[in-house]
Amino acid sequence: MNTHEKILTTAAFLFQKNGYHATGLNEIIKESATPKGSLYYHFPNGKEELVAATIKLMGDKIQHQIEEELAKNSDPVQAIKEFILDLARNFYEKDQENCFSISLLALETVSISESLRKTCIEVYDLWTDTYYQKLISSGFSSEKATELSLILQLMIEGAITISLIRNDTTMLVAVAEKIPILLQK
Amino acid sequence: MNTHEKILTTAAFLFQKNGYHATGLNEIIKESATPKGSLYYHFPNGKEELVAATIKLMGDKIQHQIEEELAKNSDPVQAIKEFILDLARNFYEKDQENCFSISLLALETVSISESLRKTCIEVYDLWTDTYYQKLISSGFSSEKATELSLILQLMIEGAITISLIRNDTTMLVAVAEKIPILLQK
DNA sequence: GTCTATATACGGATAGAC
DNA sequence: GTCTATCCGTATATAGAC
Repeated sequence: MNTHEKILTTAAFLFQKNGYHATGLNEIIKESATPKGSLYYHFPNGKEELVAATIKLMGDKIQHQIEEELAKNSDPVQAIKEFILDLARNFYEKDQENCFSISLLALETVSISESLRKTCIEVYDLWTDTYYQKLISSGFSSEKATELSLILQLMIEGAITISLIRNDTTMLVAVAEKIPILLQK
Repeated sequence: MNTHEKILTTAAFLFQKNGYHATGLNEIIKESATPKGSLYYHFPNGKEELVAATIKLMGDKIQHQIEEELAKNSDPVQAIKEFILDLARNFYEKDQENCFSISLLALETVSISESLRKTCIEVYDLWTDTYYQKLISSGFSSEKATELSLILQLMIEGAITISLIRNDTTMLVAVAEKIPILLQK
């Protein structure tokens, strides 16, 4: 792994876990064992450029994981339910591979800069579209799929948030159980 | 309004809007026009004691507002739907009276201290119980009411979060429309 | 209880050698 | 491209007069 990647993955992990303001550049360089000069060489515009890059990185990575999980089951109800139960199963392994939420970062960006907020919205749209495609390919109407993919996005994000705060996966499981009722045609 | 209250309400507004780490004590004392000495007189343990007090204050205030809104309609489906549509209507008036979410603060507290995280959980339990009481008093079984009040809590919190990030109330309205389907007995 | 001045540490950012 | 030393602002917190 080169310096650029090392900085990016370390930053992604820390930003996602502790948030933008709570994560210092000093912490990132220490954790990734790269000197400060390198950070500013690779990200000349400093912290804001770095966080934008990490948001995009996490967005893409998570989107691929969602896609992969949903492909495991042809029935969308079962696929999405299993996906959420899988989130619950992996919930307590908090490492660089298990980041499924940008809620904290996204809420912080609202009062940091318009440009960062837009970056987060693009990520959410990407995820929502992944649910949408699954619903469409399973015979849902375009209208229904649009509405339901937004609701799915909301419930999954919300359940992860509550689970993080409570440090307890009850809400994730409860949401998974609600999927069949929500996804009535 | 006395000094104690002035500090508390100003802090509540800023913490809720920008988060814990992004809000400096200097900003709070400037905005509330109180000297720093007074802040440390009233909150000897500094920032963490202050934020704990604001979380409790907001929790109670919002709980009373939820109670009030839900009491306006005897039918729980209609009451909760109207409550959410009301949130959407007031969404763009962001002042000290319109704070309906502690998501940002709660997510931050996860990596600040156990004690603050517990304080946030107590607030969420308070709100969830308010939905629970409404459902019980409308004839829902205890089991059903427990399950549904958690889902309601999740969806309302989630919808506010997404609305904040998108600066758009579409999700609040979409969730309001979903309430009848969710609250089937 | 109120207020100001100050201590101390850490934040992001930069300069310049290699 | 890599690394260290350093600048400067702001953060929380405190001391002590009134």
